[in-house]
Amino acid sequence: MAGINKVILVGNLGKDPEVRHLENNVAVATFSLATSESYKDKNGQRVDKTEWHNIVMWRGLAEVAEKYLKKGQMVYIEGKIQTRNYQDKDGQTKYITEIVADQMTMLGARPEGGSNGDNNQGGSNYNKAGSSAAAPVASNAPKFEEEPDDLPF
Amino acid sequence: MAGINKVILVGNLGKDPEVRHLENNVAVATFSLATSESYKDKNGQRVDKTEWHNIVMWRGLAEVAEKYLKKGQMVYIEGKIQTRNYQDKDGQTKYITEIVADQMTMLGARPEGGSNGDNNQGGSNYNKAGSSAAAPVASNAPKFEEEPDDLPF
Amino acid sequence: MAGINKVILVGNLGKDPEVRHLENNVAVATFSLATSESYKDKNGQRVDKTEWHNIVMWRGLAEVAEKYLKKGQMVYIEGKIQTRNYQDKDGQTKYITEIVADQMTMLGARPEGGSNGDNNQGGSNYNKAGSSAAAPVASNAPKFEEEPDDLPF
Amino acid sequence: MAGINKVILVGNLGKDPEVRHLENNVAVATFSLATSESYKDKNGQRVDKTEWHNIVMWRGLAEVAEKYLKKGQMVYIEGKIQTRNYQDKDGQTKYITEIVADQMTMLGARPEGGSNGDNNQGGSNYNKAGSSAAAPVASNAPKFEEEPDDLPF
DNA sequence: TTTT
DNA sequence: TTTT
Repeated sequence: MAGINKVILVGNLGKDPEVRHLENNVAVATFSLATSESYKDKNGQRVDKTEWHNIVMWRGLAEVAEKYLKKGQMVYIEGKIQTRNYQDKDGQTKYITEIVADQMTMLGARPEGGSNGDNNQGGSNYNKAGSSAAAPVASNAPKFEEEPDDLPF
Repeated sequence: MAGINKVILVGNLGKDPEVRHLENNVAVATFSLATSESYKDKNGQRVDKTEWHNIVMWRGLAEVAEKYLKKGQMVYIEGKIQTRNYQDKDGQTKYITEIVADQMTMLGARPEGGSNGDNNQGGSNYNKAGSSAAAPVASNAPKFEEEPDDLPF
Repeated sequence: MAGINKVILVGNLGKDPEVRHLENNVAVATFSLATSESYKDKNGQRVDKTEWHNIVMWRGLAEVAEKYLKKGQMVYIEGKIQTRNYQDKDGQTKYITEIVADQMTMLGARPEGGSNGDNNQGGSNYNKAGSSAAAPVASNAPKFEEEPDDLPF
Repeated sequence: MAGINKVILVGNLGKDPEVRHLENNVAVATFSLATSESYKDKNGQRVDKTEWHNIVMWRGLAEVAEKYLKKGQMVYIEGKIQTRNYQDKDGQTKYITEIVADQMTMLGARPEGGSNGDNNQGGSNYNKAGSSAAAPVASNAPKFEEEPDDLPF
């Protein structure tokens, strides 16, 4: 019964997150994340290969994504792999594998300007965002510090 | 260009691995791995949820899988997520997400008997396997020890 | 400001955990964990090497450790590296590096007999423990399930 | 005997790496890496906490460090925890815990200017470095691509 | 669809 | 000793 299902990704958002708010007020953010890898093939040619991941964030993490994540942003993501199936419009069963994130940290410079078609007057606003969002964010985290000052060991 | 795509799983094999040897003598092993999770739902009911992962191993790691891995065995696996597409028999494009393993460690007791329909007289043989397979195995690893005896720092 | 500090260990407890309860009713568990590695040296000799880690658990996780973890038990642990310093009895500054765990999963068979010198009258008790402790345990986790039934994407 | 000892860090170099070349021509690089964490304490005050890690790299990875890593650079590092002891000048046994890296990826912008006291005429040179160093680098990796073109499954 |  |  014991099991571990853990994914660690560092990559860039392909687009701004899509965020929905369910009836019960729960937020869900989805976006795709590119992890690029560069290696030499058998002929010594450098090859770039990009893998795209479907990321899903819930609740607080989704709200952080909505506020701070933009197309191009580099992030560290931790989560688990999950495969769902659904019926497509032709009644065919389709499978989709997603990474349900439970931790996210913004890395590196934020992308300039934000997404295409975005009026984004919020540039200055955006800077405020960036400065506070550098801390890791966990999905359900009552993040007070755990350790008392005096260690008894 | 920078990217990290890392998966860490601890789970049990759903079946014995299927191993194929390509023309160029390269071995490929595939199997599915269950990672089980147990949590309490909103009503306080304990729920068990199992996620199945498609594992792919290449070359040396595939050969180790062929020799030592059996249905039920608990393993630690490290690798990366990869999504391929192919045309199914109706010409439909299908996507499949797999974990391409690059490290594997056998954990815990070996399953008894091996797979169903297996004549498996090799019980004693199996013990030899188990005892040596406890070390981690990497896919292309020239595993000599790296560190000289005298550390200059 | 961005940073990731993550440790993943699978190993066996060297002893039963030591658990203390601070004045403020906070529990702290400490124990050492062995992670063993087996490799071939330059002469092709198999060498076993064991690394010992100082594990620290707080609050709920410490209480789980107190109840369920025993010398010899195999566990998966996730946490972060932390180095503290303190003055030893001679006034010398000493440094100690510890793994502050935030997730733990019991793996494999529970050890027989329990701790040293223990004749283990608690065997039956112990089985109850083992059966429920197979789920992962997180340090501050309000572990209700996050996902609503209808996925809007 | 089975064990996993894995560390994943994302942080910034506190100084340029120190690199030594042993008699047998093996390179060793050492540096300290800061992983910073930002959280709210019980009073709601934002607190920044930095953990310093002693990183050790061997052989090819050390040579990459020597060429490309500079004070301030953000890197992803994967490796294992190792504790050594040695006698200090007073004959006291001291323990030091280090992270022996086996993978490294440079993340984000390279720091400007390079190391302290360095007037860094090598700026353009540096750019060449940065552009090729974005790929992940493993310690003993014969990095040819593993997968043949036709997948038999 | 990202990034360097 | 780093970074934002």
